[in-house]
Amino acid sequence: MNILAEIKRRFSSVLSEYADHPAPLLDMIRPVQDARHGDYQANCAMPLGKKLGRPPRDIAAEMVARVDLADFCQAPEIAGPGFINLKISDAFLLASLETARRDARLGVAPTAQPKTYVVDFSSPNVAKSMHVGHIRSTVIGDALCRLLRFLGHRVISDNHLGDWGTQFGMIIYGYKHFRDGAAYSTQPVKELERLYKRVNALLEYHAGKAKLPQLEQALADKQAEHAAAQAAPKSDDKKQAKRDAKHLKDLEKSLADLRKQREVVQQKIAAVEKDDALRQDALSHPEIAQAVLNETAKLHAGDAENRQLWDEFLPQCRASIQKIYDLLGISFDYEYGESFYHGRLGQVVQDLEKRGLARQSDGAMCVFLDQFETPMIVRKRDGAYLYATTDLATIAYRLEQWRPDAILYVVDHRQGEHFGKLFAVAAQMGCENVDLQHIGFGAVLGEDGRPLKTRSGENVPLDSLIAHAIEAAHAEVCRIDEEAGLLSEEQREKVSRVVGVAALKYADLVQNRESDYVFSYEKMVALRGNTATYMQYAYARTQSIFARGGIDIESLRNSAAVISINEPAERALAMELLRFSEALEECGADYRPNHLTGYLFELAKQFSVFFEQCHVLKAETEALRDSRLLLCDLTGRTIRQGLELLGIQVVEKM
RNA sequence: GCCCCGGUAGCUCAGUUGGAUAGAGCAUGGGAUUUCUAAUCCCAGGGUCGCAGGUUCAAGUCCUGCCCGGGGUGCCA
Repeated sequence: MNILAEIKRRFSSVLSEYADHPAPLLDMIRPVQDARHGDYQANCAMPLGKKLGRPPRDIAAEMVARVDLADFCQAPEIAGPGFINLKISDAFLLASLETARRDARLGVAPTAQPKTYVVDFSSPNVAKSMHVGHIRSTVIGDALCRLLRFLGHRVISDNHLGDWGTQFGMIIYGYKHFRDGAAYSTQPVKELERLYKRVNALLEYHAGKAKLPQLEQALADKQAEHAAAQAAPKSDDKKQAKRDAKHLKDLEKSLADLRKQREVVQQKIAAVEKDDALRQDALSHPEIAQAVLNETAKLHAGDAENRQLWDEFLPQCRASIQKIYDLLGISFDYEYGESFYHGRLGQVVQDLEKRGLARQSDGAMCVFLDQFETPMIVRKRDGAYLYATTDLATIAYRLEQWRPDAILYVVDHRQGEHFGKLFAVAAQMGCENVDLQHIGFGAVLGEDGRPLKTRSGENVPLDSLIAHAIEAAHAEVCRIDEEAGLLSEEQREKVSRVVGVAALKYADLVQNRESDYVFSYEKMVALRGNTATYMQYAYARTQSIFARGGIDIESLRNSAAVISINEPAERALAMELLRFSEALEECGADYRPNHLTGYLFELAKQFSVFFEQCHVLKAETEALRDSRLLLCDLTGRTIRQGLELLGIQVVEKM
């Protein structure tokens, strides 16, 4: 049961006698921030006091007299300017624990208003290997699906694969010109990856060659501008002087920027030039950029040979991505990639035109929107469609196919403007009944505060990130188990895999998704503090008690044994256990899994205190021992369930 | 230029949409172990919540201005 919801329910009839719209007042009932004030607090007397011109404490007293809470709260206390402090009675606590203990859902009722959600997440380009840029969408999206499903909603997960763009033109071109037949027949995916990289290197080489003179020129211009600004006499006007100083600083920044750009371009050029084979390829394929576009265009136009190659490559590329999903334990209900919508794009543009929403501008088909300075382009000058077009077609299909109440896009927050435009256009096309939500998230940064890269400046591949995490976990598991000697080598490896992947996922989920976060191997290696490991450890300790005591916990759970509360640590643990459903609801309300990580950390901490202070197996009486065993059982199940909703597993021993 | 996001302890970050004395982890210092798993627990120090105004019973939270950082900004996704 959700205690908070119940308290609100009790208050609602009383509050409606004080205000026409009690909803905002009800929202002022919440868990206390400081345990000294009880368990829950109602803060509505203060604003009412102001509104009614009466002392808030009087109003609080009046409300307390009228609200019926006797069956589950101790006598409410009025404190400070008019806070109403509530403390849940032990009798009620115990009754709730009894319900939860026998319930597979731990007392969490499914929502009374189930909705249908489509969750769009992960969405990698299949031609490239997945890298650190995909981890947040994948991990957060998966957790949201699990959470919403558990809350009782219908959830459809859809991996909107990038399986149709230029990257396939690149592979096709590479296959036609550079393939190693033997390598392809034995290790096709590896060979395709090599071809992609080779073509990419050549593209970057030529682009760099073309861009370098412009860069040099821009750099020279900027330098001149900077010199002039520096030489200019200081203005007497204070404001002007300040503006000049800022201008100078901006110039320095863009100079540094340009230098960095030049360095990157030079590196790409050097990479090709220092490799004889690559240099030869670069010389004999001067028009590769156009050629790749042509291959892409041919594929899109239905060219038989390219289409056949695509049919051949796609499953292999997809299979290599699957390895990552398998490691992470992630799956999807549907995978309608970009290619799926290819045939529908023309219709989308026609529709927009027919409705008078889109018009030609500089040769491109554009939708202009009042709220945005730049238009949404749905067809390029050269006739090609863009991802905005695909996204519109995708919305139309999803509405038709699943009639969702909401579509969640778990995508990097830098694409906020794109989604702003997309949703605005969708609304104009008559999609008012669906709640379109961009679930944005921040960047993964390295310890230098810049986006995480390898030493050579590449995106960090996801498989190496996972391997690192598991390796780090393995080192830690071995170090700790050296003394304890609980685990066989096989078990150590299993534990390392579970703990390593959990550490990686948790590091992402514990963060408020909207902010950037600094990724640190060191922190992950530590596996201490607010980490998944801490929760997994707490879980293992619950199971270890059962094993040590030779307890058949399932039969105890269904026996007549009862839970009792004697020590403060028991009460704190019990109270925390009953807040599970509140935490889940918070996650569902703003699509932020970090509410749940925070809850689980609190729960695990309370359990650790309980574990220290309340010996289970050596309890004074059998009844007390059974009661504590049941508390351990509920704690273990809640941790396991909570972690599962985050896509994280537990182990029985670690 | 315009738009969006951020600035909270030495570091990494929470802060339940305006509530009581601003929290956690790490790091630092001290303490607890014949252990139901010490991957643990307890205690301590550490803050101009970027700056300045405003709104009100109450502001880290809302409004205005400014400073600093990041991101986006018509034919990539």
